[in-house]
Amino acid sequence: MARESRTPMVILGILGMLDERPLSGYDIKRVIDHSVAHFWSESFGQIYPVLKRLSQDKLIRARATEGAGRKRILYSITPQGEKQLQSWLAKTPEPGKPRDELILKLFFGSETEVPVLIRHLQAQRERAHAASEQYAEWLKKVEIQKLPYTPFQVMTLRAGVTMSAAFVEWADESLVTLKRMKTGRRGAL
Amino acid sequence: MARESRTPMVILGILGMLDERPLSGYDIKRVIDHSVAHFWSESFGQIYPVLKRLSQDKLIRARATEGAGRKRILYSITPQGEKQLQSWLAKTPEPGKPRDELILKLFFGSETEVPVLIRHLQAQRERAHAASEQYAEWLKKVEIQKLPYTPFQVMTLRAGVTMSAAFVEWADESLVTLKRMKTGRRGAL
DNA sequence: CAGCGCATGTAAGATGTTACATGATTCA
DNA sequence: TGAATCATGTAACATCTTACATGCGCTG
Repeated sequence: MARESRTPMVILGILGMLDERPLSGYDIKRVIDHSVAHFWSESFGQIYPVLKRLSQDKLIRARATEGAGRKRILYSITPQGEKQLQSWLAKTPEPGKPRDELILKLFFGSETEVPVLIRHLQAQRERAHAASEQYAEWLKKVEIQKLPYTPFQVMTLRAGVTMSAAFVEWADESLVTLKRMKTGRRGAL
Repeated sequence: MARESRTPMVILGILGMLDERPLSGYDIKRVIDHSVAHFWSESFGQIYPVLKRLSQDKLIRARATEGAGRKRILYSITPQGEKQLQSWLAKTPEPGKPRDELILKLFFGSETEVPVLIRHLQAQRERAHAASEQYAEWLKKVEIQKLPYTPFQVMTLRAGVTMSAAFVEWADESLVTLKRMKTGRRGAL
């Protein structure tokens, strides 16, 4: 029995927070990509089957849109679903095994040339920097009430800012070291 | 075709760096757990089959220990293996989809009670703090030459320090906010 | 001699990704 | 009318974890 899947819980969570209006599988994917993308992701190949299973288990309720317009299946959470979600939220989250490819490649750095490492690090630094700015922008929008975030969601935003800023800081420092090594004489430290 | 597995590369990487002395599967697992544990992990159920496959592909060479003592199979990297490793190292690492269960639960925070969130966050904060100290200790040992780290490995150590310190910082800040919410009146911000 | 760490593996099953298939609607 | 987006799904496949099975050697 592998680890318990968290995909159903993400779906329940999203449906739980927005229980006013039901969402389609496509919507759910969009919500994930737009709001939790930086620390979570799901694929359609995962979402649709899980949606079906959750529906069978009565944790969510499915309703096909009727009348004209696009045909979609809209899902909303049931009381049982809420209960399930809450019991999952109460469990202490396991700090899932991290797998950071960049750090790994850096760790094996002596098996390549320094410019390669610089390239990798630079690219990720840029990515993190962009992420950091994105978070900051969202935070600003929240402050002027343009985004309806809960205080908890604001915290996750702050986490994003803090962590990516830290990464950028470390990357810049490391890039200096790497460039010094590249230009020659002695890999200081 | 799912993502290319990095397990073989981790093995090649470890064998590549320590090419003086060959390692057993058990050794490799130990090395992973002791040196890259904080940003990578592998299980035996993964290591042994991959070892067999790599051996068939001539990327590593297997030799059974002879004579008395424990029977082990020792692996070392081949020139082809080195080449493979280097070509993998040269590829830009994809920033693999992050999946952070703690942040996710926090994001859905309005679906639980605040004390639950405090418990989760506190636990992870402690873990991160311990990790941070562990890194710092290793760094110190490296400085007084008690650990033979390459400058690249030192960088990964610094990454560990920076990132976990940042996490602790954010966690402490967030804990204050959460506790203020718990004790009542207005969830500031 | 019992128990622990060493040591190698297999089997089952869940998790997850990618690619494909299909079709409707909207907009330029 | 053609492209992009909406929308739902399936199939194939790889990945990875957990649990189990097995046995040796060392140490108290």
